[in-house]
Amino acid sequence: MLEKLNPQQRAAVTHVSRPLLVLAGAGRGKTGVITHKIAWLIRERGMLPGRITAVTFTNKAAREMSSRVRGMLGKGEARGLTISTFHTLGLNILRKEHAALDYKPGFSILDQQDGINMVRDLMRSELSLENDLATQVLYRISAWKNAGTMPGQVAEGDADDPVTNAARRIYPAYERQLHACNAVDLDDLILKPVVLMKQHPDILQTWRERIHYLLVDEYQDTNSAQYALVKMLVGVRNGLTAVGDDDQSIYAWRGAQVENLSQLGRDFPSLEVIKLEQNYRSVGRILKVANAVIANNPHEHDKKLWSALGYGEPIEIIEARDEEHEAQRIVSSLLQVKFKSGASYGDFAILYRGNHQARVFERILREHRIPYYLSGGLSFFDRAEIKDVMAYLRLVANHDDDNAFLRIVNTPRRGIGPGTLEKLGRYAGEQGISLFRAASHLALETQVTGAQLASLRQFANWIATTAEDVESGNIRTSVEQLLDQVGYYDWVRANSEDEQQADRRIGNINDLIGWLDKRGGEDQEKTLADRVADLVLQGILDRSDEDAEADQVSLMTIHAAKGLEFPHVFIVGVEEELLPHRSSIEEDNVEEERRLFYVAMTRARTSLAMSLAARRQRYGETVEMLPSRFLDELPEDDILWETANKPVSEEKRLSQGQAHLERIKAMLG
DNA sequence: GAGCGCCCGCTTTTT
DNA sequence: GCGGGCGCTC
Repeated sequence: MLEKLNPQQRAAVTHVSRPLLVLAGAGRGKTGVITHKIAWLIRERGMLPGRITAVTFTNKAAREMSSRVRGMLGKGEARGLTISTFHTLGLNILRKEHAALDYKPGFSILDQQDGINMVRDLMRSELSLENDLATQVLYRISAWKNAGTMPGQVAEGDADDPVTNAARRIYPAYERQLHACNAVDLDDLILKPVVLMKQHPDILQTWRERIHYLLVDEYQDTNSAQYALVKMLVGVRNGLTAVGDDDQSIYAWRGAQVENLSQLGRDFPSLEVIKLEQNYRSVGRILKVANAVIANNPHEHDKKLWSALGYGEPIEIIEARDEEHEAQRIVSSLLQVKFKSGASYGDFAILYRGNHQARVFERILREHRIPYYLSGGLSFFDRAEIKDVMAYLRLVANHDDDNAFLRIVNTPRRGIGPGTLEKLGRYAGEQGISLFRAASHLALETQVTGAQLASLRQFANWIATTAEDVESGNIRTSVEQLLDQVGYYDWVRANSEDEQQADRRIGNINDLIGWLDKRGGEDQEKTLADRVADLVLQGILDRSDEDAEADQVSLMTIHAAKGLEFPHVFIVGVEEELLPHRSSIEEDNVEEERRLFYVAMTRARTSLAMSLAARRQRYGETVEMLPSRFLDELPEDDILWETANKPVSEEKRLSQGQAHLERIKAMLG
């Protein structure tokens, strides 16, 4: 099992007596250490898989790790093993321990948009504050939660900007409202378990018994709350392996603390540190260039580097007139590489700073019938019909979810407007109950009458009946019946531009329901609430299950690409104010952008190219762009500028580009 | 109570 | 240049 590892990796895998930190640059087999270690603990040390937990930051990384481990072990050998994101681990803890926090089973998880809406409402109703700051206020609250700061602990004084002031006043109300709705937000999934275990040593003990060995990937990206959770779960047993790289810290904006790397040595005095120095991923030139760039950031130690792979081709830099031209040239270059090297589409990734950059690439790729996989971006869960159905599901699972109630109580239209809702809200407030329960209350008759009352009653009845159906029967049928009853399918048809759009939306809904149902196959005992929570954390309905094998070009942000690797990588939009991003320049945080650029470059195994456009559309107008400062940091000998400044007319250039693409495609057959 | 249209702010990055 | 919130009108 260990024969494929080098001595350093082998030491990291077999070191279990004390806590271990594995430090290494990109592509040096850190994740391999985790996967091998899990397999080794189970097979060689006889540890029960159920006692091992590994955490990562993204669902994709968790899935990838899980399949690698299961590939190493025999069938059934990994039963009970937990490999999940931090947030899913937190969710599992809350599912078991919700009672100790005075939460009811089936609690909802609010996504960011729900949270913003809640904050906006609170600012309006509770404090009659300007509510156009709701987004920023929630971000501030989120930062407090990530730092482990409770409502009562927010420091008075220092910052007195409007956002901080509003956030300080809203935070307690927001917490009360969440609790009243039997709901938590994403940050609570980490913070609440920490608080819980601090207050209840017995619960902490239970979890320490459950988790004998904890492995943490991308440790440099943990925030304070996540670190507190790790520290508590590990306790005195010392069963911890953390792997990280300070040069890949790219989540400071959401509270990640690189300092957690050095903090580990202080909190665990017996900590062992192992450094991995051989790169297994990239050819020498890519390593050299990436290290030359990252050397511009301050470092405590310079990293040694060496690659057993060849040196590789120069890094191509492609200049373009605008974003459309950029996409054309990238696609043309991609086809050339594919032709020359015999690579398949799945060997390519196009990486960018912001999701909006994907649009034009999608269009050009589609024009050329090149299959692509788009990661992130316009989330499936951002679609109106999906949010509506999710709200129905949430309310069925958790009758106290006022957010969900408000979204769908009048969707489709059933004559319940602001006036009625105000009365209902007032009544619910007086009684100290949720909107749904108020709607079912007999005494509501004193406030709401006539058609509105009947409408509310019927709505409440539908939800309640479905909740009963779901308990006893088939989820798919119950949900479909509910949507049919409330007239949701008809409403979608009536409100779509054309039949195609209507079909697509209903198809989306069917996908969602099918996904809920399929989960049933794996975990029969999972309740509707469990399944809905899983969906919220999934973020997007990932098609990766079905077509992970499909041969397609990957389109994703650099952030999303972390932890992945591709033979051929294109980094696009390498311009000032885009990479490094404008806001980072303003906040004087170019170092994190440089790390981001480093992460992007080190995704590549054999070939790397970058592109930049001279101008670009921004907010609907054309803006002149300048080459990124990072391009000046690349060693000259290793790069090849592909300028396109021949004095050719625009039309001619476009048609030439087109003809070029056609020729390549013809060659490819 | 519902529907339409204007206007604003927005683009970092994710669970 | 688009989506969402908000206000105006019927």
